[in-house]
Amino acid sequence: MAGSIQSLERAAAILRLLAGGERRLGLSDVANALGLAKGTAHGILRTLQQEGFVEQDPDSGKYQLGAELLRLGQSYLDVHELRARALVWADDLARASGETVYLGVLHQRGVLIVHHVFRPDDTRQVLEVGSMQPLHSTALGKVLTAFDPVARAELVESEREAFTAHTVTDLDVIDAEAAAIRERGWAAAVEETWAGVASIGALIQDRRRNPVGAVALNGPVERVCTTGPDGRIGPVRPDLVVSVREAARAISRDLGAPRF
Amino acid sequence: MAGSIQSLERAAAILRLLAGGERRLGLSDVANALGLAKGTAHGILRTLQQEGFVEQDPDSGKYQLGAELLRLGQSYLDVHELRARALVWADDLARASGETVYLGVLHQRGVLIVHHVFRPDDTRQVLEVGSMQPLHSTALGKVLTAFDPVARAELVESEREAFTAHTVTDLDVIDAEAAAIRERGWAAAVEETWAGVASIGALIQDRRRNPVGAVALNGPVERVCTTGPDGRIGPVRPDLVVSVREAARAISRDLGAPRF
DNA sequence: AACATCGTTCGACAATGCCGACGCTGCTTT
DNA sequence: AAAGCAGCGTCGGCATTGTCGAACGATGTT
Repeated sequence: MAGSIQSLERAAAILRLLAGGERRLGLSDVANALGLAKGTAHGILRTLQQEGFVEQDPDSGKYQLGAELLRLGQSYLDVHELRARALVWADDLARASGETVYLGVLHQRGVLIVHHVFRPDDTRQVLEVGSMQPLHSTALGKVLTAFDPVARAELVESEREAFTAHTVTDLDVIDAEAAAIRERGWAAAVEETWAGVASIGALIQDRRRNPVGAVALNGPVERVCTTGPDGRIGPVRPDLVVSVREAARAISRDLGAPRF
Repeated sequence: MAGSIQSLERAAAILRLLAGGERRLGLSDVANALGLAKGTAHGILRTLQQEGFVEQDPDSGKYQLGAELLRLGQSYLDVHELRARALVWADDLARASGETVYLGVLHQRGVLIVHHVFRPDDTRQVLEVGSMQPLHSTALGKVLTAFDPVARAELVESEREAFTAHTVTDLDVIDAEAAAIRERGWAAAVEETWAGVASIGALIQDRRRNPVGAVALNGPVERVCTTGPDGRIGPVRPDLVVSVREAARAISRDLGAPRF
């Protein structure tokens, strides 16, 4: 694995730093954080600025991400085949279920949301496209870790934060559940990331049956889960599971996956 | 302006090529298009891939944009101050007017949409955030060219396609209208880009009164424009103009612009 | 089966980007 | 006010680093 272009690696590190860090960063901040000489960091930043990947506040001289990234990110979505095929089915799933639908792909140590259909009511919602969700505590993530060895490897490396009392962080428990997920073909996460929210997810495969992403339905536990006679929250509703699995199958078929 | 990092410039060119080109491109396509040796192009692509900026189809070996761009693009939005301040006001404007609202900033030779509020009805709409609109034939673009000298300079360089019979492409006419726009403080574009669609836009300024963006309302001419007694389409509705200008003023004030 | 094409690897050369020290400007301090 | 202090930007020498072109192996085409 020889020969990575140094200046490119550093430029990428700078972009990630700007993306993660607070608001804007000065030249010295950047140089310090990455252990570069100021002159070096400046050269990279100047080029990035010239190309539109970073912008510089005229007053303070501080740097932040540039607009070109937004444009390219949009282009990524335009080209994304999985997303294109899934648009209609995700929409149908949201309409039929009345809940939010996410479409995600594995990216580094998390699930990148590439499509988001709003819950079909009028409440205000924030578009999550482009944001990341954890691997260990969401339906999307669980599906991917269960079926994609790469995802499982990334999960091992990640830190598995406990978001709620229901979050499972123990690797053995996660692996056991992954086996069950492979068996039955779908995953659920009830209040494991956000309190009061449950999600159901299923796998999307391409024409060679490789896992390429997952589709999931998100909603309040009161609607997504069954309630026992004692009023307790039970497992997720079987009819919603069927809907999600059908959507996943339909998208996979659109991608050329064999018909089973 | 000495000292731009060559490999970075080339990497940026490759990304733009992948963003503009059709679907996926092979290594030779990329190398040819940019006049690079195959080995050189490969080195850059390998690094870009390692960093997540491009992905490679395992079968065909062809390259396409990578997911990291989507994530960074999202981060750009998160950091964007103008957008953050404008969210509420844009929402109000859409609700009050019942029409689509765009928020745009100058980027290269066009207007980059950084926020998009759907028309508040249930029809299916495509999110335009991250896409570009022309400078010469939209309300957003006209506002920016009228108030931002940089935008006007970019306009001169751009090619000004005639999208409809109403599109104005002559520079003198555009300049004359720009003067009028500066005078009255708002711009309109009626069927100049899309047939049947009219838009009204106004300028957003920062604390030092620099033009930093524009907000516009988009809708069908039947609703956005007045109709004369003979049923002909007239100028845009004055009440909508007032709403748009008030929204722009409110956002500018949030950014720290003086209160007039 | 021979050919063409494509992505990838490799080694040599020198161009290129890296580094550290030095201006410069704007702001706070004494 | 003068001095000090950060902060960004620039410059030139050095060697590291990226570039180039040719050759390789795999794939699929004629």
